[in-house]
Amino acid sequence: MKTFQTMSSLYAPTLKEDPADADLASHRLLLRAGMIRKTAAGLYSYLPLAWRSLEKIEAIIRDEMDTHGAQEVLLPIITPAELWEESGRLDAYGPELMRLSDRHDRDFVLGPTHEETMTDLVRGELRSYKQLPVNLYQIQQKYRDELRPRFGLMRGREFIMKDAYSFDADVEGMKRTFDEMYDAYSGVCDRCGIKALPVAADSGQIGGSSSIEFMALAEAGEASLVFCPDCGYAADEEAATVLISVEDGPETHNDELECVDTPGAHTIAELAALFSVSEAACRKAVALMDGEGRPVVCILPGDHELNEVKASHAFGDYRLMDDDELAQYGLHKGCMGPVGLPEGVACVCDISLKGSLSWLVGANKPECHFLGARPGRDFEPDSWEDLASAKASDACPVCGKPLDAARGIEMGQIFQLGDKYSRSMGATFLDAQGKEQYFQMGCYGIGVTRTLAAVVEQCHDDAGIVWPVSVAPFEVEVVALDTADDLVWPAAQRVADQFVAEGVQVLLDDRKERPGVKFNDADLLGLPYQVVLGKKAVAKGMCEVKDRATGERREVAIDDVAAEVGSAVIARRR
RNA sequence: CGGGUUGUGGCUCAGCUUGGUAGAGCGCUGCGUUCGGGACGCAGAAGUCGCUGGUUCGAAUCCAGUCAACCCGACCA
Repeated sequence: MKTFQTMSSLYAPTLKEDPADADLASHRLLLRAGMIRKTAAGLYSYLPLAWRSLEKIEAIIRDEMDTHGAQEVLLPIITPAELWEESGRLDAYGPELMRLSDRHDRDFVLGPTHEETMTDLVRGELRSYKQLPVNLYQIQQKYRDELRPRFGLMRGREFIMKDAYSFDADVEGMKRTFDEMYDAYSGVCDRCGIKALPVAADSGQIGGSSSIEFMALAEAGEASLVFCPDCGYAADEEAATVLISVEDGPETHNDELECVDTPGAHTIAELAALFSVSEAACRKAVALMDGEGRPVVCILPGDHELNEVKASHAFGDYRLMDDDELAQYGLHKGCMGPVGLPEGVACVCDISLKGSLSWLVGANKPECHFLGARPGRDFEPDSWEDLASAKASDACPVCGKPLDAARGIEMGQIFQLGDKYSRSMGATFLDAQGKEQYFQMGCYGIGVTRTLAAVVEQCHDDAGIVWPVSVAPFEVEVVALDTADDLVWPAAQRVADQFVAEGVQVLLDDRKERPGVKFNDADLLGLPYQVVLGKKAVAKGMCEVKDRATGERREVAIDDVAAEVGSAVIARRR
């Protein structure tokens, strides 16, 4: 028979004080509420309360995936290294991969993601276009040997992920599946009570043509994004292609190139101050070695940074020059520019600068800058590329209005992969004409444990967590204030039983603790409703109901409370 | 991997500068008084001072090495 959980027997050791090594609200509160414990850096144990919430998140994900045409499977976590060699990712993923070998010295990888394994599973089995599309997903632990695990569940070396892989006959089919997954992911965010924004994203290591990230908006988020309040355009800062408004530098006599001594002006801020112009009127130069080991100087609007993702698209596996290399190529830190670059050093300018005809730039000799430098006359860029990081105040590429900036937690990402993996791993089927074709694939990930962290990050106050009903570990906490009282204690048990009968998940605080301890723990655990039974109220046949989110309290008759609060709970489930 | 910081009962920390054999608060156990927002009294249990080596009559404290964790930067669900 179903019964209620008592606090006295629940394994949820709460902490009165903040743990020393937790800064983020989600990390701190999940530890304090006795939901998680750290086993080692980036490795967490999920205690009963956390596991209940995780299972609810998983149930929501399963429901959305199933209703949008996907099927659940479960693949091994340990995958043979050969599969990774085949796709070429053994080296590309590099030190991020957790590796191990068996007693025969065969190499294995703890899966960080499963494109290879899933493609291997279906190749040879799916042979005809008539069998397509197929979309398979699983929920399991993933392993990434992060450079720096941090923020509790936000970035672990082990985490729970839902990952799905779709196989379509053509690009149109792939796009249809992608749109289905977009809807599923929107549903997951919504039902978990998360305020999320889908943003255009870079495909990164996974690869493919088009990608969207689902960002849970939070100041503590690791990702920066820009969005247009007017038309709805939104993008990860890494991927945003925005319109940057560029200012010309100061005018010179007869519009000619003019060299000016600028002692002490080494930063853009100093340069702008010296000439009393905005930073946007200056030009920033960044020297790097491209993937082939060739020296490149990039020229950017003075008020923008080099975007590392865009730079790696343009220059491959590049890195910034160190001081020795700058000296070796005759470049001067703080005074670099496109005019008079040493022989062999390429010049690449940000696309936004095209059209500006008077540049304030470094002169490539110490303590000097040029005014009025004009592309085409004073120098010729080797190429124009999109290199600058987006920021608020840049203009929306769709409607031209100013963008806003925000921070987010990347809780999910969906990719159109095309034939990247099916081609490298030789996964084909026969089309209606009997011709061999590569699968058009997509892949779709949600960080389940990260979603839990994102919920807490968005839903908490000074006293503790404020769970949305849909993912709360329990829905109602019954607080028996005086367990020794011969009216209160039976009443509390009866109320808890009635909640069970209503189909509501209830936690009964039956501990022999003082009221203050129980109230504080109840707020810390943050279940949506608290039903408090105290001596005075119970004597009148009443109890107190507190809504954790609003803090609102009201008296309700003991006989009615389970039905009344129960129906409120059920209405708020999603 | 670079920069910064920290390792002392379960938790939060003091002690280290100036070596002398380990402390507080919370938590835990027992008894009593309390009982609607983290009570109080009394009595207890609990620590190889991260690890290894060195200096010294003597090291938590000084020196060297090493390991681990955390924070800031380069990766990602």
